[in-house]
Amino acid sequence: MFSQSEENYLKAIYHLSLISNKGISTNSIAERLETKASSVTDMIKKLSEKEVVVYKKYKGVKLTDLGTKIAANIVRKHRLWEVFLVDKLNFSWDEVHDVAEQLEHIKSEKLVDQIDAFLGFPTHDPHGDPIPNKEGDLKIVEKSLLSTLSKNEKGICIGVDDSSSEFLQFLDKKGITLGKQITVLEKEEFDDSLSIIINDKKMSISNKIANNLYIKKS
Amino acid sequence: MFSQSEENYLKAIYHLSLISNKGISTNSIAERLETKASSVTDMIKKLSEKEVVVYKKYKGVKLTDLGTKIAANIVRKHRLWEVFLVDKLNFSWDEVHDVAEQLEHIKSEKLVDQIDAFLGFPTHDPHGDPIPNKEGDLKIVEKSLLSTLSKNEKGICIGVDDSSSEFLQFLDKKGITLGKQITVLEKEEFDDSLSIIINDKKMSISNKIANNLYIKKS
DNA sequence: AAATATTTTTAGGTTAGACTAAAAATATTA
DNA sequence: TAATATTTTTAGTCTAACCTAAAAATATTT
Ligand SMILES: [Mn+2]
Ligand SMILES: [Mn+2]
Ligand SMILES: [Mn+2]
Ligand SMILES: [Mn+2]
Repeated sequence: MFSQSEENYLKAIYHLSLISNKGISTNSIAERLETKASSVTDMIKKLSEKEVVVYKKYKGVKLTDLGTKIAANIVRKHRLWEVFLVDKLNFSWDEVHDVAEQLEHIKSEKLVDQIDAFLGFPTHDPHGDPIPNKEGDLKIVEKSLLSTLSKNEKGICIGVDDSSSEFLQFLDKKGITLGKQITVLEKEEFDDSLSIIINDKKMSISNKIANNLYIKKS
Repeated sequence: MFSQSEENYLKAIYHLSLISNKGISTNSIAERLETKASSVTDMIKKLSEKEVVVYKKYKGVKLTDLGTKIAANIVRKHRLWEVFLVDKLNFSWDEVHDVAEQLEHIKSEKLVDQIDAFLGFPTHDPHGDPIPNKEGDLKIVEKSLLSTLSKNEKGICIGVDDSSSEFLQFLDKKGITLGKQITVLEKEEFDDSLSIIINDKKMSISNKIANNLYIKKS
């Protein structure tokens, strides 16, 4: 059995591994968990003892198959709970993350299975992130940052990179939600801002926004 | 903010206070939480610092108004989650307690309010225990142990004292569930066992069972 | 009221998980 | 390559929440 803290470390390493697939550095874990590198080293040793990570001093850390499965299961729970909160309890997508951070640690396999069924076996969470299946696998969907689209390309908004409540609320205000079609009308050389059409309305989008919005090209 | 452990102590004291209304003894808390008396003394001092209990050395402990409110809120969450598990996720009444022990510590006022509404503002949990309202009040319902009924008295089964899964499963097997009518046909002097009618069927009930089943006389 | 038993507190330890500061290893730059 | 910078580890503390053993207070018997 893993403590809440151990689970958070596993999850952090899991997320960092999706980008780099090299050994995950002590510092990057520390930064993600808002803790100190020395604390990370301590914990890594413990996780290594428990055979959920492989650790070589100064060389970073990697999840074992077991570690990956455990981490994916926590992410699965996190995302299922987020769907539950939005679909069943009228939370908005910018309110769910902190509660899901707590709920993801509840230990009950039956609970997860039943929530999954109750929600109709959702494949994605409210932020467009895929929900791992019981075995821990998740299918990667082809997605591009809005900022990478060229003039006259279009696609469907399918996810966010930054899912802070500030960003999500900003998107709400602009009428940008998942599933909406976006067409790029113009790309400004000067500041990399975009002129787009969404909801049959033309609007200007800064590069910072376009760098945090995922599009499925169509 | 209170830690999980602090919350468990408050809840234990709250439950013990419903019976005795005198100072709650160190030993009784230790027994309920399956910990040692010395640990209880430590924690009591901390809770006293935080002004949720009043503590006089050797004289036991009492919840303050604040402490009572906090404890009642944890009980409220516990019981709401139990209703959720049974009503929405097809758990049976003997499976919910351990999961609710975890869920009761999730911190989100909105979550509790929404679950409450989602469940239709239930007044009782699956074991017949009343759910405190937002202010922490709960209405006490007149109830009698089955063992206190005399020959030819009858009533509705409205709760259990022991809610261990063994006992609950035993009741299931016997067809005894909340809401059922029970009529006492005979009371044996010898072993205090009862002959009762439930579901139009006559059956014999041991004193141990009759001592753990609450009836609303009718 | 003494003697005895029980309960409660105190004193002193342990462990998990954090921290700071300093040492050691690795990476970068000159 | 040598000097410098950065990253990582080690060493030593701290706190929350537990523990055991012994001392102190209270309760119960004789
Ligand atoms: Mn989230
Ligand atoms: Mn999410
Ligand atoms: Mn319960
Ligand atoms: Mn209950």
